[in-house]
Amino acid sequence: MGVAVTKKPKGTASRARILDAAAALFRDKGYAAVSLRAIAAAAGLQSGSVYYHFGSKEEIVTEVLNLGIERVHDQVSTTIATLPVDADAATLIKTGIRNHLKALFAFGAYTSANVRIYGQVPTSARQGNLAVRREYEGLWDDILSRAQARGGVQGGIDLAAFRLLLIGSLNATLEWFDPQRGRVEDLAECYADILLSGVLTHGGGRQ
Amino acid sequence: MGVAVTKKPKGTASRARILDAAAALFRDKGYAAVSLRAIAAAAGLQSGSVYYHFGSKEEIVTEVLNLGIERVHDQVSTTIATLPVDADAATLIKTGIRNHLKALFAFGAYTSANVRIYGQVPTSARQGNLAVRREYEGLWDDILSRAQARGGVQGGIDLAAFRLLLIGSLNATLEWFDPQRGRVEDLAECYADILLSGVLTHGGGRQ
DNA sequence: GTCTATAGCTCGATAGAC
DNA sequence: GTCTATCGAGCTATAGAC
Repeated sequence: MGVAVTKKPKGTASRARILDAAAALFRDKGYAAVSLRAIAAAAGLQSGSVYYHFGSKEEIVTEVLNLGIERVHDQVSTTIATLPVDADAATLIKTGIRNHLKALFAFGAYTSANVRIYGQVPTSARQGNLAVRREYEGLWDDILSRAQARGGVQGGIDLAAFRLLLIGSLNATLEWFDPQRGRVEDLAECYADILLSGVLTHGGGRQ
Repeated sequence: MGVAVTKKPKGTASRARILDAAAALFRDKGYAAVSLRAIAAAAGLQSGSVYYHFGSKEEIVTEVLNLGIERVHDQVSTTIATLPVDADAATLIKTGIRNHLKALFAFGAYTSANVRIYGQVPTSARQGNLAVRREYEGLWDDILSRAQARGGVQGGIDLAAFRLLLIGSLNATLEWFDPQRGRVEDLAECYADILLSGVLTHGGGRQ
């Protein structure tokens, strides 16, 4: 679970353990309920030692928030890039859904922490996360407008609203889906089917 | 905004103000970050006075959580009950979506607080909210199985998964939709269209 | 029903030894 | 790079006056 490993020489082992511990605790208890002493203990350190690696609790949470989105962004953009240039709308969107969900559960502590605590961290930490958020939204806007340009998405669909519906419903799976009890691929298939084709029988559709 | 008013003689004006203040603060900052002093101040009281009305901070948050769900449950079940007994699948689901969203934003402080802080309140408060949560899930299961029994919902759809997708995507609108800048009815129409019929053009559907 | 005052605790952050 | 020790602040909850 050493999720926070990067190539930057900056990253000592303790630093990564602090981030991993903080992400898991923030996910479980929220931002304010987690003390620096608790983070330090979970990382195997005394509280004073944490300040060698980070300037403040706020600095830790900012990095946790950013890693949570960057992991998902990388996974989705990488897999979309491997698709043939003429991939159809369903393939594009399905690939995005499957890999968003895969990354969500593969880096669960960071991604869950992001979804759960973003609204309650100090303003500066929220602002420090805005850029990567917008970048990820932009990635999805590209995917969806490519799908619509292929002619596979109905012209009347509001793509921004669909993106919000889609990402909102995918992120909400963090609250109930247990990857130990079901395959993420199956979840992705089920969600993609509903989002792409709806739930109505084919006669009773659009009114 | 006196949302917490009930008919119970128990409800003094101060008690309702405490609940309203607590709901708004919990929504904005999370559970642990909100002090009893802050709740008291927002309700126009000193912190000691709060303990005349509630035994603890935990007791306050439990009531906020329950009110958040009960308001939505009441709105949805009442409006579903006014439909003709032979209402079709699209009407049933659309009515549920519209009224869930309406209640979400009409009682915004309580419903947002519930969605945001449920995962981080003390265990006993979470357990005190479980019964009303399950009841609301049951209401939706009834709506969806009625719709499927009418023949309007595809047989292959996993109704439990659809309910989680649907409620997850609706609740996520609390994070971005501003009822001052758009009509909730329009949002409901847009979401219902996508969830009922999907986004693909009619040729490129199910594979 | 609301007030003031405070006990007992935990918090984020710092200082300085090793 | 990690430790111990601690400062000052803020927290929940209680006690007792009015």
